[in-house]
Amino acid sequence: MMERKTTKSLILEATERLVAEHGFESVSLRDITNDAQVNVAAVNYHFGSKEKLFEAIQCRYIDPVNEERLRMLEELTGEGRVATVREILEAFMRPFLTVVKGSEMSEKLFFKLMGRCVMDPQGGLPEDMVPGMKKVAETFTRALLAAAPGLTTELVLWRLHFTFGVMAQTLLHGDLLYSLTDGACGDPDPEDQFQEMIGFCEAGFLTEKGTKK
Amino acid sequence: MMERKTTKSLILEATERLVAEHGFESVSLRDITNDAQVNVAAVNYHFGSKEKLFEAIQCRYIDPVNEERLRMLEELTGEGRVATVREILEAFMRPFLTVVKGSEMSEKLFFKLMGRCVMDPQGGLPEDMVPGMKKVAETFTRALLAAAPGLTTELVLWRLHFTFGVMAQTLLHGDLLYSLTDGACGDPDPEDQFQEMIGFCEAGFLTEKGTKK
DNA sequence: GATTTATTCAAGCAATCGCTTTAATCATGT
DNA sequence: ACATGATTAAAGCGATTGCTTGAATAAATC
Repeated sequence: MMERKTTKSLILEATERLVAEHGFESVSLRDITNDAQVNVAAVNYHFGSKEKLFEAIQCRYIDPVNEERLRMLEELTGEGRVATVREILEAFMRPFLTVVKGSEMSEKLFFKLMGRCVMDPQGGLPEDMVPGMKKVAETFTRALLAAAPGLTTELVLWRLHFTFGVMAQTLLHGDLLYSLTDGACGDPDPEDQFQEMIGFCEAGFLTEKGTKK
Repeated sequence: MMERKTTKSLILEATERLVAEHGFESVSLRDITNDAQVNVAAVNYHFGSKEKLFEAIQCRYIDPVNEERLRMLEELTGEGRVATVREILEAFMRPFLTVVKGSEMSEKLFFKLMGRCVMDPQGGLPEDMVPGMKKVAETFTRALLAAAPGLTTELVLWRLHFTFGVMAQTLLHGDLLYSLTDGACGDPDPEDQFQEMIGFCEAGFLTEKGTKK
């Protein structure tokens, strides 16, 4: 049969590729349509505007990631159960691995794209993504507070903030270390990376050094 | 006397302000010259090109930060001394606080500008900054390896990478938590922020959970 | 004061930006 | 075969991009 891909999906895939590599701000409509081998007008026909195309890109995978996060956390804390900090952090980060497996993108490209989405939200998050993000932030903050009762809300927020930085850095520049050290830092197997990341953040969460006074 | 500022410094300051707020990619020559109240041609006259102006912006404070980092580390590890992980992390991060004190910028603006420099290096780091950055990376990796002899080089590199993420996130979005929670996470006093950051990363560095096998 | 150098200015260059228009092409149902 | 709606294509719109030009001005040197 050899079904030809639709123009719409060609545009989406080209945009994902280019944004992952160069960031939202650096990609023009012509860059996209040249890469996708389609006419410039097709973008505005199928998506309305460049901005709406970018919003579609951001929602396409972030929404599933957030849903999977809440599903995993519910599994951990449902019916009054109390999860460990490590389990909660796992529920926060693993969805990136789960969702990429269900897509047809390479892991490296997918991680970079996700990194762009959380770091350069292209003029703030898309409006209809905000409630989902707030839900995730609130739910995970509450769960972490229960898992580490020695911490104040303030401290949990700060450390979740730091965890976010570790995650964004690894998503965006996870391949940097490998290329920068000519492979000296070992193979960047995503599963290993995530375990290291979670271990690092778990320790940061559980320390009491920071709680001065 | 009321000395009027030079055109060159007006351009530098306007660029710092705009880049800190919107990022390198989003700032145009006209944005800069309008904000600085100078003629468009002045940029090319004094800096040669937009790209060279951006390079000047990046070097202006990153170079002093790197020098202060090496100075602090030398003070800790000179003459065969062995520093603690916490001391080394402090030497890695505090220079941002030290350098901003010597400048006439506000801390918030300065931190955002530094965050932009380490996250969107505008087409790679300026060529003449690379040796300095490499020196810092190598020196700190060696010091950390000596401070935590239980860790492999690979693990130190990964965790330095994570630490970098925590730092970049805090520099760029340090004010986000405050505004996002309507002040619920406490005043973002820079000194407190840095202590929390260092405590988080120190714990991450010292944990042995990650060292599987 | 005259000459030279350094700096600022208004104007405009070609290239690219996001987007629209109008017409051609395709697919579908009758 | 024809009509209808969906999609694609070429051309061009006004605005903005980084940068240059040539003349006017300011500062420095003789």
